[in-house]
Amino acid sequence: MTATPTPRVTIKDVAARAGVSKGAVSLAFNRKPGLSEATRDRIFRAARELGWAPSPTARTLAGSRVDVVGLAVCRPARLLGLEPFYMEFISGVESVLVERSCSLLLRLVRSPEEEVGLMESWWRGRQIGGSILVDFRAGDPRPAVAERLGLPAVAVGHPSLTGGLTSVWTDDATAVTEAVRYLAALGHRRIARVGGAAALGHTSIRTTAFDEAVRGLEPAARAWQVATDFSGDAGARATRSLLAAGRGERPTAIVYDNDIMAVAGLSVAAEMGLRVPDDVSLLAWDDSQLCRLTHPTLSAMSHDVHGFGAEVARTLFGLITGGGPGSHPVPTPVLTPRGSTAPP
Amino acid sequence: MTATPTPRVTIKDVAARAGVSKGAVSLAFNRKPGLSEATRDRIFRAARELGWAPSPTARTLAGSRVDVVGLAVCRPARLLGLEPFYMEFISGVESVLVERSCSLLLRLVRSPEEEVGLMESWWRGRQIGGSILVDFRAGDPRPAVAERLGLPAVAVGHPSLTGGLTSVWTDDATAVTEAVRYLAALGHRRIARVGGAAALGHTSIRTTAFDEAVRGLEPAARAWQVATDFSGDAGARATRSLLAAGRGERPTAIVYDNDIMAVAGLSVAAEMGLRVPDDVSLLAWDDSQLCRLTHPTLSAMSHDVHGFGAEVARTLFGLITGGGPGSHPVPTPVLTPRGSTAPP
DNA sequence: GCCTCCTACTGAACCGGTAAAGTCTCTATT
DNA sequence: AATAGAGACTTTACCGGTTCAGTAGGAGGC
Repeated sequence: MTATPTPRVTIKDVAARAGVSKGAVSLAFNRKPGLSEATRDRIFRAARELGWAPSPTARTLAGSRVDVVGLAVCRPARLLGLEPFYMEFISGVESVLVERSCSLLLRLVRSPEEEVGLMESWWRGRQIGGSILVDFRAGDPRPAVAERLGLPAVAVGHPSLTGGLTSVWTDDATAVTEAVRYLAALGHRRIARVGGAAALGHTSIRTTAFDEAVRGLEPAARAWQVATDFSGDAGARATRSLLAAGRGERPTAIVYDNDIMAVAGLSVAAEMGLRVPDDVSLLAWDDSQLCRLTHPTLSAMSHDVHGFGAEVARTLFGLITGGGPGSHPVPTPVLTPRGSTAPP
Repeated sequence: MTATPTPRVTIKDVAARAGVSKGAVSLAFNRKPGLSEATRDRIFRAARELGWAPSPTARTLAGSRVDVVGLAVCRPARLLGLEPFYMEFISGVESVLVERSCSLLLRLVRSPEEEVGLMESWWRGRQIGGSILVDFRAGDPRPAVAERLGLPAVAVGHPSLTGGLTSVWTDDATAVTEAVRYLAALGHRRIARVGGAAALGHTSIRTTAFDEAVRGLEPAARAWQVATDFSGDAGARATRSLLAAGRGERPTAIVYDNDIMAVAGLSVAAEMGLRVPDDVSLLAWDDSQLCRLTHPTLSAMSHDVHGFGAEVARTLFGLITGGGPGSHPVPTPVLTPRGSTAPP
């Protein structure tokens, strides 16, 4: 991209107008001591009159802060568009960034390797001051890379997955347990779960928790679990195969790992002539607006995704400004019963 | 954000290792003439061995390109999360940016004024090399601002809305007409439309086109149009009030301005005991995966949103690299009939 | 009245590149 | 043999800030 001949106003112009040196202007704008109130005022007035603001680029180069945080997301584009989660997460992150006049550098990547490379080049090129890492897998390479680079990074995921990185996480295990208990309390004994991508760490946490929760029930409950790719199509396929069995054989309740798959499940049930919730109960996850737009409405494990994103951003700032590492749980998803769940 | 003591490798190190001057390295990496093949090779080898890549920040400051494209989106966060459109659009944009190793700077803003301010500060601070502008309104201030700043900008919207900016657009009027013709051909004579935000330019284009399309039909067709905020809730409310009238009075077909509202409409119909498509036909817009996940599946005006985003990015690059302004229509949305439309 | 210490500010170096002008060497021309 | 010109680099001056070592001037101490 080529430059355009826009007449730029720089720190030098401001300094000249205020009758001081560049250095003084810099001191003023960084709220550092060593200037009299009068001079400070004069500088700010001059800046205001000229409509000047320090150039982030020059600031970065000069070795101070970098007002950008990175976020790479590694999921197929088509799925992302549908996952209400991400946009809402991003908007939560943004809400905090804006207060600090920071920006979000977003990139969709196709593989974890690409993401690692991107982080490295972003960081080494001083493009970002810190990064948000999502979708952890077992043996994820990113904690080691962040460590090696000294890149301030906040991991979204359970501490057991994020290898010592500062993390922000929801207690998926407890949430899954709660979901199962709720269905069990309604009287369900054959409970299935349509999970997300098997490779993702939080999926396996949920899988394990589901297994245990169901095993702990009396009278002996039976569990089915299916892994998908989070897409509606996969959710539909999984539901279809779960419900294909005969009346006394198939599950009477299904828990989904996101909203889209639950919506798909709802439509599969209808297509198979099964009534929800009379013949089968469905329970969604995340609880975007979508859950209230179906008929029947979808019961869901709800989540303040926006707040989640905000907390992640706040944690990242804490880290960047010298805070120590830590583990930040955010509230466990909470059950919101609606029309898609009932006794079997 | 504070700097960290990472040992950085700079152009100087590469120059030293290759036994040349900084200038030579710069020439090599910018593919400029004036270097022998041998030297060029030596430089690239040295760079590779040191794992060096030019710092975008320094490049920007030195006055050449800016490898970042800005996108500000002005819609409530909660809605954005649900609009499959944006994430898919963004992923399309990204797909082109990546090829040019460009990044996307994303910001959610709360008002058009904030967006204008942001563009100005991004551009003046050399944070972006160009910008993508979406959601045009009547009398939108952005074309004038882009013009004044000399900011390369691509507008997403019909040329009549985008005040002389280079624009990429779909022919909404034709698509609306086609939608109406299709429904009319099925035999519908009472056709309603649940539109998007009235303030947006493309909404009024669709509104006008709808009016005309319906007026042109014989025997005299009747039209209802409602404006919403694109949210599912609003779509549900609109549908409810449209369908509240008696059997012979209410519309027999409803066209929606996005997917979410159509899904909401579907559930309202069910809740009111109306069968789709027997009692009422529904037609969605944009056609995300969502339309295939409902029961019945939703007929829709389909759109290659990903490709749309890609075309926008390509157009922006054209503009930045000196291309003249222009108007780039992308294919008109095309009707995809599914299970939600039938003769009345 | 001299020395010291502060305060308020200046000047210059530097961040990591780009770009334009300058230098040196070698070949081709007359 | 002298000269011009091209090719291959190097030198140097920025870009727009930050930072740090100075320094001028005034207050305070003795």
